[in-house]
This record gives sequence, C-alpha cells and structure tokens, in this order.
Amino acid sequence: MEETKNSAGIPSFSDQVPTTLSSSGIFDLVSGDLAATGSIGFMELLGLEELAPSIFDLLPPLSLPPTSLPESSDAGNPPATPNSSSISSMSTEAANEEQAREVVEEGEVVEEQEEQGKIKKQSKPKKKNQKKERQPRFAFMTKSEVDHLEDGYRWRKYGQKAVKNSPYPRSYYRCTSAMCNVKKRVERSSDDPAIVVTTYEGKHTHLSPVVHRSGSSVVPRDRFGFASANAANFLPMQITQAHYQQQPYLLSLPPPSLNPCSVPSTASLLQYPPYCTPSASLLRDHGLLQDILPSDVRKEEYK
DNA sequence: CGGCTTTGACCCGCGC
DNA sequence: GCGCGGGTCAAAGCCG
Repeated sequence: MEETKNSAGIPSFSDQVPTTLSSSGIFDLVSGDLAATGSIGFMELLGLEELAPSIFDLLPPLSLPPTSLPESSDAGNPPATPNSSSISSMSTEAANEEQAREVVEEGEVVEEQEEQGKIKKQSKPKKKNQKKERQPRFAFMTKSEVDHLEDGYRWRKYGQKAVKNSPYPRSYYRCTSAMCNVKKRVERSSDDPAIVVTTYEGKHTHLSPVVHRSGSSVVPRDRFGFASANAANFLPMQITQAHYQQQPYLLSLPPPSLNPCSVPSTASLLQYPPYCTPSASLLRDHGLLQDILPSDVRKEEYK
C-alpha cells in the first residue's frame, strides 16, 4: 500500500529538538480534523524539565461551526497535560450528557471484553456484526516540536500510519499498564507542522507511573486519571473557563471514579486537582494569561 | 533479556 | 462489490 511508501519518506520528529511550546485549539474528535469549534487558544506547560524553553506563541483562533462538533468524548481520559502547551477540547459522541455517559459506560464494558479477547486471538478475528463501540475520546492540539508529549503515563507505540493529505504520519500508542486500555493517537497538523494533535481514547484504570523528580510517585491527577502535577505549574484557567462557556454542548460527565475533581469535564485537560480548581473569579481575571498574552489577543480569545 | 519501536500485513468500516 | 483509508497486529530489530 501507499502507506509503506509514505512512511518511508516521512520525517522523523524524534530527531527534532524540542524548542517551542505553545497552544492550540479544538478539533473534531470524530473526524480527526482540525476542526476548531470556537476561538480558543492557549497553552499549558508541563514537563518542562525535558522540554526546552517555554515560548508561547499563541495560535490564531480556529473557528468552526458547532455542528461540526463531534461525537462525544469525555469521560475519556484527558491527559494530564503534556509536556508542552496545549489546548484541549472534549467532544461528545452523544448529543447530550446523559447519552454521552451511556455510551461511555457501555463502550467501556464492550471494549474491555473485546480487548481481552482480541489480545489472545492471533489472527485478528475481530467482531464482525458487532459495531465497534468507540471509547470516549479527548483531543487537544499542542504546538511543540516533539510529537510524543509527556503526560505522566507510559506508552507503547503499536503502530504508525501515513495520514492522507499529510506528509506526517500518525502514531498509535497504548498505555503500557496491564488492564489499561487507554490509547493515544499522535499526529501533526498538515496545516501547521508545528502543531501536534494528540487524541486520547479511554480511561486510565491506574495511577500514573510517573515518578516525580522529587521522589514522589504519586502525582495529582485530573478527573480522568491523568497526572496533573505539571498542570499546577502553569494553569491556563482562562482558557479552560472560556472553553467551558463556549462549548457547553460538549459537556458530559464521566464516571465518578478516577475523578478527583468535580469540575465540568470540558475543562478536563486543563484540569487541576481539587486544591487548584479555578475559581469563578478567574473567569474575568486573566491571571497568568495577562502576563503572557497581549491584551488585544486575550480579547480575541475570549470574546 | 526485557521492553520498546518499526513496519508490512491484515481487518474493517465506509463511501462510491 | 470494490477500493480506500483508518486502526491494529505481530514479527523483527534495536537498545539499555
């Protein structure tokens, strides 16, 4: 197939040196398109110890009609936050919260069963009649030169495919933890190679294996089970809030488990542990953002 | 030697 | 029905 051909000529990002970090927008989780749903942009810096300098270049707001918004997601396991700036968006496979939750729950059960069976089957006798239930997904865009962002979990790459209409390949990762079916897809935007689109699928069933340099192996995690220790270092609260307000239809509540925070899921990616949950007052206060973005930019972003 | 990446092959869903 | 593209498998190779 052409994939072979493409992958052969695909540049290796791993060769690149991480330098710029910044933000992004929202995109359609279903189609995978960089379909922004509103104007948002921002970032979050994490795992900076490994990534270089924290340069924030705000991306222009992406825009897209809400109708292009996805199926759902949520309940997914949004990442804690990659080691670079990012913006996230939740999508919902169901039209509303309730439906979304149903889908999520059912999907999880089905997936688990299938997954287990799949693992043993050598010659992929995948289900035929059964419609593949999609795990809730959570995606976000990150401007970074490193494609595989650190999020506190260990991932094993299990595949790579050339992406149509894009010179960049898409990589598939699976959480290395046993019994954890979380998957992650990483690809670069063909429009802007600087942007890395990461899609998480599923929910972690374990604690982050990440061991903090400080020695602690327990890091704060967001409601989806993603390590969020890093998030505390840089909190794009404004964006989170803005997103929440602009995309209420994306909301859907994930199962209470693994949910240390009680904030709406849309903000998940930028979520913080309970002790750092953004307050309502931050909605107006630009906080960190003010220090980073010009006022006119902020205006653009949150209007 | 174990864990991870690479990569070609295969399966499946979907659109035409 | 067919072809395409996305997603996954699994053997082989690499690396610490």
